[in-house]
Amino acid sequence: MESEKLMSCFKALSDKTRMEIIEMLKGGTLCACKILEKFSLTQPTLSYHMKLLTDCGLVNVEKAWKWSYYSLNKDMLLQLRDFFDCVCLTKTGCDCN
Amino acid sequence: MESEKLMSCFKALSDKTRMEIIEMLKGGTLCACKILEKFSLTQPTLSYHMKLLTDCGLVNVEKAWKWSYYSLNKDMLLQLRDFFDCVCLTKTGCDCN
DNA sequence: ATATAATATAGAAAACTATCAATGCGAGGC
DNA sequence: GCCTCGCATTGATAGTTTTCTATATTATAT
Repeated sequence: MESEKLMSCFKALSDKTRMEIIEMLKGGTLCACKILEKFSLTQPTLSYHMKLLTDCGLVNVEKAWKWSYYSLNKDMLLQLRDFFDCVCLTKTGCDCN
Repeated sequence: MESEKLMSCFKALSDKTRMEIIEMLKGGTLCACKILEKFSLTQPTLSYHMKLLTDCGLVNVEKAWKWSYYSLNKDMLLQLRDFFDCVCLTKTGCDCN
């Protein structure tokens, strides 16, 4: 994966609010209003965080009716796991280079 | 691992310079002056980045003679990998909670 | 067409981050 | 003692991020 993409994911994960959102989504798909309930943030602020999470690919969004449903993009999460696997390999190298 | 620690690691990884330092350290231990050679940054700026990387635990530092030797903390990197493993698990839960 | 409901966007303010130049610190060498 | 070398810290500044209020958008219902 390109480094830019990785970094945008790490940036997304470096915020308390967004980490909590990720934790919430571990339990399954949620719509924005359900997520909003758990925070003392305004709706536009949550919308901003959700945009960061979806733009970097960590979270999927599906719009239906008037709701936006958010879920984890496990494919991306697995790629992030692979990044750490790769970094942990010894000097013999890996295919991330 | 506590969320605070995780977040400080992700923050450290969300910067281009620091990601490049991590890549460099995949090749093994390096002293600050060797790392500095590869960047067009001033020495204080590199020192600032190294401090972020060591404070969050991603990088180890060992001081000897007048040099500081930096290396990856693979233990921490494996914990980060485990975080993603955990997030990818299904609703049945995991021991990260 | 107008109203309503859920979400998104714009613009501005406050807080935080990355960078630099200048300086400080500790250990060895003269 | 004083100098040098590698690195850390300080203080200032420019750029970025987070948050808010206000407004827009989109889809449906009346």
